Amino acid sequence: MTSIKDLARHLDISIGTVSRALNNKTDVSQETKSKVLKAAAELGYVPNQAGRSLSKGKTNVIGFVLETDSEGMMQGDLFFIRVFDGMQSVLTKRGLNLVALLSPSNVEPEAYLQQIVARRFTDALVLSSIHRNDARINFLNQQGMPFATLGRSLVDGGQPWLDLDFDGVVEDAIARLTQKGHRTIALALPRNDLNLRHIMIESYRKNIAKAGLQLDEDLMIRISPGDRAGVTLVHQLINMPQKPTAVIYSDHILPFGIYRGLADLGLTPGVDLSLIGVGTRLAAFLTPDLTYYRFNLFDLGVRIAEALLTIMDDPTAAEGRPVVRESVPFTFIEGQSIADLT
Amino acid sequence: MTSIKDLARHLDISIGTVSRALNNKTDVSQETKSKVLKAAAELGYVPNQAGRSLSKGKTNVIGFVLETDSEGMMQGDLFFIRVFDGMQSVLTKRGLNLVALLSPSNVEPEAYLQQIVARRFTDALVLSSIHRNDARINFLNQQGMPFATLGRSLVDGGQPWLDLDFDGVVEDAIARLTQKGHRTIALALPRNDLNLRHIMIESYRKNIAKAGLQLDEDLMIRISPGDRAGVTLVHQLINMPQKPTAVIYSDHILPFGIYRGLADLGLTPGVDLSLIGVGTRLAAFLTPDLTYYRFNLFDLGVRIAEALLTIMDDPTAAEGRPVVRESVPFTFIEGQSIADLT
DNA sequence: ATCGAAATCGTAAACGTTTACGGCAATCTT
DNA sequence: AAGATTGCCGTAAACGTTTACGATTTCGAT
Repeated sequence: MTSIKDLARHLDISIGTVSRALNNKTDVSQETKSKVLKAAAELGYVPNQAGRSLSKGKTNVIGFVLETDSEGMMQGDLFFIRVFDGMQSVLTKRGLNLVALLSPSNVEPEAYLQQIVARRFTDALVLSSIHRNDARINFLNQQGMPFATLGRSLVDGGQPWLDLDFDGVVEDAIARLTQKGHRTIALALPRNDLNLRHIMIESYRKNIAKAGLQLDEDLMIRISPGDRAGVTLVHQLINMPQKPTAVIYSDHILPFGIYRGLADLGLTPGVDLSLIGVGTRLAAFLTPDLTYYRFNLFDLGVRIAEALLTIMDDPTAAEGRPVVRESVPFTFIEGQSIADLT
Repeated sequence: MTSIKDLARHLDISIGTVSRALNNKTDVSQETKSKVLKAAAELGYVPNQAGRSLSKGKTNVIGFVLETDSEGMMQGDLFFIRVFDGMQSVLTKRGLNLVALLSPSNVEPEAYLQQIVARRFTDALVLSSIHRNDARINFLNQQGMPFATLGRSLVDGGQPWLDLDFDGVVEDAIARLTQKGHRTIALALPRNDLNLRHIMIESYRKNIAKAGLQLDEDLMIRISPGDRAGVTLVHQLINMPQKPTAVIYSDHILPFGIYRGLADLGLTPGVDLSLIGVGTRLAAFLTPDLTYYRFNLFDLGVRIAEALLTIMDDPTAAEGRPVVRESVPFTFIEGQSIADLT
């Protein structure tokens, strides 16, 4: 590998000048600048990260922290790539490297995060799978590691966050369902303890009341673990005293299980049970067509990266600083999975 | 952050001794070792990666290089997490950090790889999405970067590789199909230029001949891009002069499209068209049950990591050194997607 | 008591980069 | 023309760690 020292010797100028030339600093003539750039290209010089990190105290690496749940994170799988790509598209322009980090399944996520922070492996982090009381937020704050979160939490770390508008999903879903005559609407809740679950519960309570319906706590069902969650859910719903006519969910895999569960009983989605929830492109494969909400995940990545950059550029951490905190909107995809009961 | 210097001052011993104590070297008494360890724990000392990298010339980081195809890599999505987890489970035991790297969609994968290698961001790499003539292999070899590949290539870099046994999948599938009386068997090929496609073609040719069937090149169909690949494929198959009774594939999403395409035409999988190929747990949601092959991806990650470690531990790159090069076996999952025509 | 070996530790250089500081020459000011 | 300014560059310290080398002490053996 050719180092800056080799470059300096080759050009017979000092190391300092080479460094300034490469970084396009002032205090170096235009002529030497171009000479240095030319030589650097010829010798295939690329700055060594470790050296630069040590000197600047910055690593130029941003970490995207993923969590695996006990299910092996099938849920997050399809989200990850798109968001990552979006983030990277803005970070590379700034010379920042994005890496995905995944806590080993045999290690506590908090312990893993501590390692990363302590060795100063990254300049900043983006956290996903945010919990209602996420201990990581305060931890990162007190460690002085800039970060943003995909999802909001009850604990406020002053960090920028972006959230998928699940609140709006539930609201819109209940509105659509009640308009089509549904009166007994179930809510399928994620099994893990993400804040998402509480957001859905609150939105459900609010909008059920708003629709003038009677709130039945039993209609909020936490889906069971495992691949057969959807199938199990169908059996649960079918056997309830007052059978729900519709179910709202946030898990994009769940409808596959529900379709399967219904098929096993000779029932038809959109007729015997209505479904609406969050979906990905996978939804296009269901018959009859699934009615669902979808999010622009690439855009989500772009925006969270931009939000992260603003707080990194302004390390003063001004108290009153406006910080990005938004729910990104969904788009509604019309299908045939909702029965019209009117 | 507390550095090794702080530790040394706090204990009133030299920096060098502290370092040797922390790294459990000889030449330091058991007594000071424990004193240092204790103080390190108290002060929350964690070695700085940049400093260590600079000194040792090693980063302790292993990169898992993912490729996105034009489809946004839905194909690889579900594979990624499991393999990553498997790799990490063995690498963390060695104090190595695993990160996932994804070339930006607006940057050439080769250029991205060059950056990573040139700045010595990682100690070693694992490449996925291997092409038939993968230029990255020779590049990494000449750069002296240790690596392993998930998938084999025509170009031999002497690196360890692990491959899903697609050859065996096609062989087994043809055997099962012909045993059930199928005579016109289509092969759905991946659209991208992965070596996988050629492996499937070769296995198909060989085993069609072995079964005493007439080879019809038209039966090897490259699936179209986009989400509706399966649907399109059904239409292609239906409209062929001699309609295939079965189709073999390697894309775990494809059967969803095929089921959908058949449903749209009022046809039934396993009756009007038989399917068999590679599947993931998603397959469990299809009705009627899909007949498929599945791989243990966590185990794949474990084994590729172990293979990588062996060549990293033995940097002499002995010519005759035995190197891991295996196809990992599949397990067969019986379903109802194959019609018995006998 | 002397010698050699072993155990233990400190010193300092090295890894590759950035940057504050000072020096020098050329140019500008009056 | 003297002084002030500017442009350009070299020097050297600093970042945090590892490690070769040498120095000192201890200990057992003769």
